[in-house]
Amino acid sequence: MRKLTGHNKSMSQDQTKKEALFNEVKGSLFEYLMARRLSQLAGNELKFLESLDKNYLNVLSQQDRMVRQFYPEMLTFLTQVSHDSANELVKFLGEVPHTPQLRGKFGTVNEADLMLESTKGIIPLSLKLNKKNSFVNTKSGGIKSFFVNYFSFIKPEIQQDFNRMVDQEFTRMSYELHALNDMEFNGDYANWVRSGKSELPGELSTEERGVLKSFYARIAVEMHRILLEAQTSHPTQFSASLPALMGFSTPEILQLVYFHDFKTQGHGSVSIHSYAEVQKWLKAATLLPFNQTSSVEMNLGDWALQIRVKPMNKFTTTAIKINCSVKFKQFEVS
DNA sequence: TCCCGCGTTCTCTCTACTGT
DNA sequence: ACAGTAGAGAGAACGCGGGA
Repeated sequence: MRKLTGHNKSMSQDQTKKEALFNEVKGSLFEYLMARRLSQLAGNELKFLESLDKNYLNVLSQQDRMVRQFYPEMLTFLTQVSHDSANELVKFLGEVPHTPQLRGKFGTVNEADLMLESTKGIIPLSLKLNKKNSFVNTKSGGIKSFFVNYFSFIKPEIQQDFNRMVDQEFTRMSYELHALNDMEFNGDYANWVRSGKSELPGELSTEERGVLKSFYARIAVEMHRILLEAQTSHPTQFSASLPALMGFSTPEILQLVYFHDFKTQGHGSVSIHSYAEVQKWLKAATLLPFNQTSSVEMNLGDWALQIRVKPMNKFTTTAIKINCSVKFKQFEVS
């Protein structure tokens, strides 16, 4: 770990706090600015603004004030991002969509951030703001319902067995961690916490970290086995389950990703993907051999899908999440 | 009713690898 | 030897539902 002087340390903590705060508002401001820009292009901005929920406007104006005061550059950045994104979207659709509707925090639980109307019907639009070259986070589900939720053809008993295995392995990992510290594991982490040990994975020693990682790997290898078996026995249903993991829960959805690149200070690039692009590779989906990590990877032509086991903040609970992310291998040249 | 555990979403940081 | 990057890991925030 990098050594920091007292002064630098407090600076970096402040910076981290600031970043965390603004990350929170970044997404919702992007959604709003994008919808507003689209309504401008369609010539119905006033109607759009009137359609906004009072609660939403309250939250938004608070966020706006905060950003203007503490991080004014972000507003110009996000305005640029939404203008570029809107232009690319219009180019992609070949028309200006009408009546953008925000479905943010107060809308339905769906991956679509915006609902648009076009001559081809209603288009749900999912917006992402991502660092260039990184995987795009699509879904993250709880481990204890992952197969049931995303691969509904997999028998519930398989999920149940898997859950038992997760609990067992969690207990084993807990014994190992306690043994490493000459402590006794009594079914919970009360002793652990009382002795001042951290519950965050990032604060474990190298050896402890190793124990935790092999726990994740044991889960990942079992997931790999279940998925391979599912693909072999039910190839069609297996393929049909993949788009939802990749951010396409419905065939109509469009996924717009703005990739930013702070280093070169240049404009980012906009990628727009549809269900059809993913669909054409579904039959060719291949599970890569297990690689002794905490993730299972799949190849789908131009796409890579990564299914990763990760803790939910604290590792001292059996609650683990499964993180899905995708990458489109060819970047657009602009 | 209020807390806590679980699930969800999003984006950050760190590091090991790789090509020059 | 070193810089750039891909991928692994970290973690904040919040909704929801069930149990104390």
